[in-house]
Amino acid sequence: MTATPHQRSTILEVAREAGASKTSVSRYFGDERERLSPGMQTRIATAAQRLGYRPNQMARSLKGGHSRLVGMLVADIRNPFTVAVMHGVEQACQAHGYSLMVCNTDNDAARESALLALLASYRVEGLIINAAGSPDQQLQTLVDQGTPLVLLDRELGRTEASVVGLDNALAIDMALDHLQAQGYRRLLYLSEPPEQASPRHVRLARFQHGCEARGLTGHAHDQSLEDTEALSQAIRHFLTEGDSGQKAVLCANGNVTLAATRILLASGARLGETGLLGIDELDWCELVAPGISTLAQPTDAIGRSAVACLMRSQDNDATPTRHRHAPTLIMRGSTRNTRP
Amino acid sequence: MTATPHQRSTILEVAREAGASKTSVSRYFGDERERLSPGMQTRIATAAQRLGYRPNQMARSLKGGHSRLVGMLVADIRNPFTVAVMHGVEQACQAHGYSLMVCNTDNDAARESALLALLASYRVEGLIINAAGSPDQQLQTLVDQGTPLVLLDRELGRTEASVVGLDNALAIDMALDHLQAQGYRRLLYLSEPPEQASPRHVRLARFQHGCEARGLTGHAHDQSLEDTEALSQAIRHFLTEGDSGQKAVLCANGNVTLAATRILLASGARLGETGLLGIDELDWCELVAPGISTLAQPTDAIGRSAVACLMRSQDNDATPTRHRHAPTLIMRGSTRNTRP
DNA sequence: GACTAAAATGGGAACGGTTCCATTCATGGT
DNA sequence: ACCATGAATGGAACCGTTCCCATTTTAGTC
Repeated sequence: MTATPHQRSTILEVAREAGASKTSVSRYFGDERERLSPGMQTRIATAAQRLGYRPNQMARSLKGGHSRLVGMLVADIRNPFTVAVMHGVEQACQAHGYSLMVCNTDNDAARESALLALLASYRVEGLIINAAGSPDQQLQTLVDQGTPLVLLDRELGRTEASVVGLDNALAIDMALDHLQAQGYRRLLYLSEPPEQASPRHVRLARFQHGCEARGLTGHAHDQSLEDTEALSQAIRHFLTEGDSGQKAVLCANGNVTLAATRILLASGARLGETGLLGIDELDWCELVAPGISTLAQPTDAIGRSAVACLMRSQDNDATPTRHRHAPTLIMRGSTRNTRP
Repeated sequence: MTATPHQRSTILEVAREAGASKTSVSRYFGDERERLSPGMQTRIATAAQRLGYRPNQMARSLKGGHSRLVGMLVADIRNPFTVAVMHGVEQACQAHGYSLMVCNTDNDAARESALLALLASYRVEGLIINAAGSPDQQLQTLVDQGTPLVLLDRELGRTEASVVGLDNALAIDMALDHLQAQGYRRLLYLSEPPEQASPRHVRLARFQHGCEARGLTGHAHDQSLEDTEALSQAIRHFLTEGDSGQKAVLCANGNVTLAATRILLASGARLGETGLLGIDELDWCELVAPGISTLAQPTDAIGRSAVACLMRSQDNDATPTRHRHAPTLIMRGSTRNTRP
C-alpha cells in the first residue's frame, strides 16, 4: 500500500478547500494580500499549507507576461572571471526577485545562436551576454521585441544595448604606469584571438599608443591558448630577443595569465626579474613563486551593475548606458623588479 | 518616425499568415512536423520566418506539463569543483533538450529553502542539489510531488533520491596508499565543517580505520576556512608536534587545499618534505612550487551522470541509484618525498 | 466512379493562473 | 429610512499553447 504521490495542487483546489474563489487565492499569493479580510487570509493560508500549494510560475508568466527570469549567456562557464561576475549577477537577481537561467556556449557560435533562441522562448525579461560570436542580427531582433540587453565587455555595432565591463583604457594605462615605474622597458601584451572586436581594439590601441608616449617598446601577440607550442615560442622569442632592457609580460585575462605563467616557469624565467602582470585576479596568484601581480576586476560590482542596467531599461526605455569599472592593482613579486 | 517594435507574434498570427490552423503550426513546431504535407510545411516555415515567431515556452509548459527545465542548487557557485560539475550538467542537459536554472545559496540555509521553493514553482522536471542545509522535509515533499532528485555528494536520510559523487572510500584509500608508499607516516586530514553528514563520516571513518590498518598515525581536523588563524595554528601544531616521522597533509577539497597551501608556504614548509595531497584538481596545482599532488575528480562525468539519473528516473520511476566515481591520482612534487 | 482506409487539417476545450468588472454587504451622512 | 461609498468577494474572459476529436482531402481498390 504505497502512499499515493498526491498531485501538485492547483489554485482551484486551494480555493475549494478554503471555501473561497480562485480570485481570492490569487490575490493572496499575488501582491494584494492586504485587500483580503483577516479571516479569509488565514483560511487560505491553512488550506494552502495543508495542500502544499505553490503557484505555478509558468501559468503566472503566461497570463501576466512576467517570466521573472533573467538569462545569461556565457562563452566559458569555467572561466573564473565569468563565474565571479555570474555570482554578482545572481545575487542582484535574487535581490530583485528574479531568477537566473545560465547558458554556456563553450565558445561555439552555433550553440550560441540556439541558446539565444531558447532564452527568448522562455521570454526572459533581460539578457546578459558574455560571448563572442553573437550574431548581431539576432540580438537586434531580441531588442526590437523588447528584451533589455546588457553586453559584458563587448560592444555591439549599431545595436542599442548597454555595455558593462572593465574600463579598458584605464586598465592598460594603470598597467603601463606600473610596469614603467618598476623599470620595465620592453613589454609583451598577450591576448586571446576571439576577443571581441571593440574592447580588443581599445586595449591594443591604448597599449601601442601608451608605450610610445612613455618611450617603451611594446609588442602585442594574439594567440589561441590551444596552441601551447606557438605561444611558448612567442614568449621564448620575446625573452631572448633584443637588448638588455628589462622585460615584462602583460596578460589580457586570467586564462592567458595561467598559460603564460606555465610557460615562463617552464622556461626557467625568474618572475620579477622578468615582469608579469595579469588582468583578472585569481585565487592562486599569491601562491606562485614571488606572487603574481594583477589588475583585479570588481567582478561582483560588474555583475550587479549589469542587472541594474536591465532593471532600469525595463522601467523607462532609457537609452543604453555604458559602465566602465576601474580595476585595482594588486602588486606582488612578479612586478617587483629585482634590478630596476 | 520610429519603427514600431513589432510585438512578439503568436501561433495564431503565424497560422493566419500561413493560411493554416494553429493546430498545424503547433504540429510544425512540435515533433509532428512530418505529419504535415510538404506544401504546408514550407508555408508555415516562411510565415514563421517573416514574423520572427518563436513558440512561447511558458505556454507550452503550462499545457503540456513539460517545463524542459532542470534546476541546480549549489552552495557555492565560486567553487571550481562546483563549476566543473555544472559544466558537465549543462552539457548533458543541452544534449537532452533541457535548460538549466542555476541557483546559488552562498551557504545560506534560509536562501536554500527559498530557492528550492522557487525552483519548484517553475516546475523543474529534475533537481540537482549540491548544498548543505537542505531541509529533508522540503526535499521529501518535492519527491512526493514527482520531481526527480539527484544529490551531489550528499546522502539524504530516508529520502528516495539518487546520489552521485566521488567514491569516498576509494579516494581515501588511494590517498593513504599513495602517502604511505611515499614514506609519510603521520597524516593530518583537513576538512571543512559544513560537510554533509554522510560522506563526511564515510571519509573520516575510512581515514581513521585506514591509518590504523596501515600503521600510520592519523589526525583529523575540521575547520571553517573563515578562521584562518585557527587553521594556521592547527597546521603549525601538526608540523612541530611529535617525533621524526614524515608528515603529510591531506585536504578534503579544493578550498581546503588552497587555504592549507597558503599556510604551509607562509610557515616556510617545503612541499614534498612535508607532504601535501589535495582532493580536487585545480588549474594552479602544477604551478605552485614543486607542484601539488591531487586526486582529481571526474567532474564532467559526475555532472553527466547526475543528469542521466534524472532522465532515467522520470522514465520509469526506477528506484534511486548510487553512482560513485573513482578519482585519478595526479602525482606532483608535493608528495615526492625527499627523504623517504 | 463508388467506397474505404489513410492522410492531412481544423475546431475547441483545457492547462493554471491574473485581472477586469460586477455583485454583495456593512457603513455613515443627511 | 435612503442612497452614496467603499471594502470584500466572486464570475468569467483571456494569456499562448497542446491535444483530442471531427472533418475534409487524397489515394487505393474493385
